[in-house]
Amino acid sequence: MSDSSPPLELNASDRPAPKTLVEGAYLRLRRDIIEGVRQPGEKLRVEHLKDEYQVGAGTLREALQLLITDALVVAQGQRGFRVAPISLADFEDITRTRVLLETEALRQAIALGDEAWEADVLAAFHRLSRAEDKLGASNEAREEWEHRNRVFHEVLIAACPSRWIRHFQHILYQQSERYRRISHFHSTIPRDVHAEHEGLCQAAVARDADRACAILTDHIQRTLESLKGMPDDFFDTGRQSLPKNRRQAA
Amino acid sequence: MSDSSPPLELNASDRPAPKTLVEGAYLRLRRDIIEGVRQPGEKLRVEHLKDEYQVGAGTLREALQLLITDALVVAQGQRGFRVAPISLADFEDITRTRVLLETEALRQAIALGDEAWEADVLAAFHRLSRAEDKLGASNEAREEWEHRNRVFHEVLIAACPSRWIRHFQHILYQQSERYRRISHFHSTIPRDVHAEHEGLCQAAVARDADRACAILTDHIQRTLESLKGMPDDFFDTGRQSLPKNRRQAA
DNA sequence: TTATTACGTTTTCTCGAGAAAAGTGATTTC
DNA sequence: GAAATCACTTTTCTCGAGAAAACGTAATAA
Repeated sequence: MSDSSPPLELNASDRPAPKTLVEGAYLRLRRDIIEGVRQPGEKLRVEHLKDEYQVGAGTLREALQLLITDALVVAQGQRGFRVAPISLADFEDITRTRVLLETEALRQAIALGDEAWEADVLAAFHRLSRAEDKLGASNEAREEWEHRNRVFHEVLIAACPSRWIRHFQHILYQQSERYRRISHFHSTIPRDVHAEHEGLCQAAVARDADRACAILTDHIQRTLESLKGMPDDFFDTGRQSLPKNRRQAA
Repeated sequence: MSDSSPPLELNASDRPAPKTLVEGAYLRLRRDIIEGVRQPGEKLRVEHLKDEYQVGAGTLREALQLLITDALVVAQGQRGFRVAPISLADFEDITRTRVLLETEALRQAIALGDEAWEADVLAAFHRLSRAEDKLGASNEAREEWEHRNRVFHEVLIAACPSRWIRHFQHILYQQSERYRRISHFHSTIPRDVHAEHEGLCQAAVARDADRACAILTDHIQRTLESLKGMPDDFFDTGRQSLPKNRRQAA
């Protein structure tokens, strides 16, 4: 539970204007990592980054510590920080765990959500659909779609009363998004994501938990499938700034 | 996930000697929070704590940021840090989520664990049993028991291949431990925990997943039950350092 | 009395410089 | 030629002081 507050990290819809420089650097850095600007495994040198993000060294260090919360950055003893590496095995793990948590959350949301929740789901789906139309053109359009996609998935399980499940879901979604974005440059435009979202939306408001969960599971796993078609050396991107190429087992 | 390394935060058995002052302060502070030395909701003033833990202000701030990872500390905009508050609702949530994750992990561990895993489980159970004998006497004995209890639960699911489930389990276990320790001053010595552990251990090595999960679920939920018997104002401890006593609704 | 405003104090946040460690490359030795 | 040693450079880590914000108190006005 990153920051605090009862609503638990739902700063999705609007930017609440970072109250502190640390938070500002944290948000920008997180965005860059998720978008792939900072590549997996890349070394994060404080001296360089403090200039780029226009903050002091100490401030940037604190932002990096915060990013460990999201498992987007790893710290190693006295050897500085790195962008968390990626691997197919890790993404399989993320996918599985996400299905486990998100279907459970969806079940509870369907069981407990009130009419306001139904309305929110429909509204989020509508906004997402609109963003799909404008997709493909500018880069900002894609940003907007990504944002609304996240909101849609968050709203779906917003009626789930478990703060912890929602917290973990948030972390895993971020991870998924990173994989999806990084792979996006290689793959073609998504399959019929719209239909999946639509079915999910309908099943949810119809209170058909089994069907909704089935669709959701399929939806999440499809992303994994499309990533399996990546070139073999796709996950080696992070190797770029590793300690030279220490000869690997002569 | 928290620190780094493939084995994913399994620094349970031995202290790997903190490589950095930040890590040292982090570990000590975490211990104090889990043990209840720092009460829930308590204000964490950097100026005071830096003397107590003998580190600089910046260093302590970084340690606090790290503790947000474990959801043991919350930060509020420009109003400093606090020990994460507790509530019965939160503990119910923790318990539920823990059951969900830990049973799944246990199932996978039972399905995939090899003979070395079986041996580890038996060994951990044995060590835990020994610690139970010496329990009640010194405070250190209880510390040792707590430690071995954690190791036992971690080893049980160590054969689960999902790093993410284990990571989340680790966070939730810490939370549970905090609740359990805080409530320990009020409640009597545990019920027949030994029998529960024993059944769990036997079912696990016998590869009886259903029985093991049933016992585990029961085991986790019992702690919740015993906490429900706490005095009503038990969860108000955190109120101590809140913004004076702002008159609450005339 | 109650609400508002202004001031002073405390706390938090931020920054740059110094100490410690790791990494790098050249030299020496077997 | 390969391994080990040593000095040098880069990077990380740590600290204390200054700037900014929040908090608490007291005085003023309705």
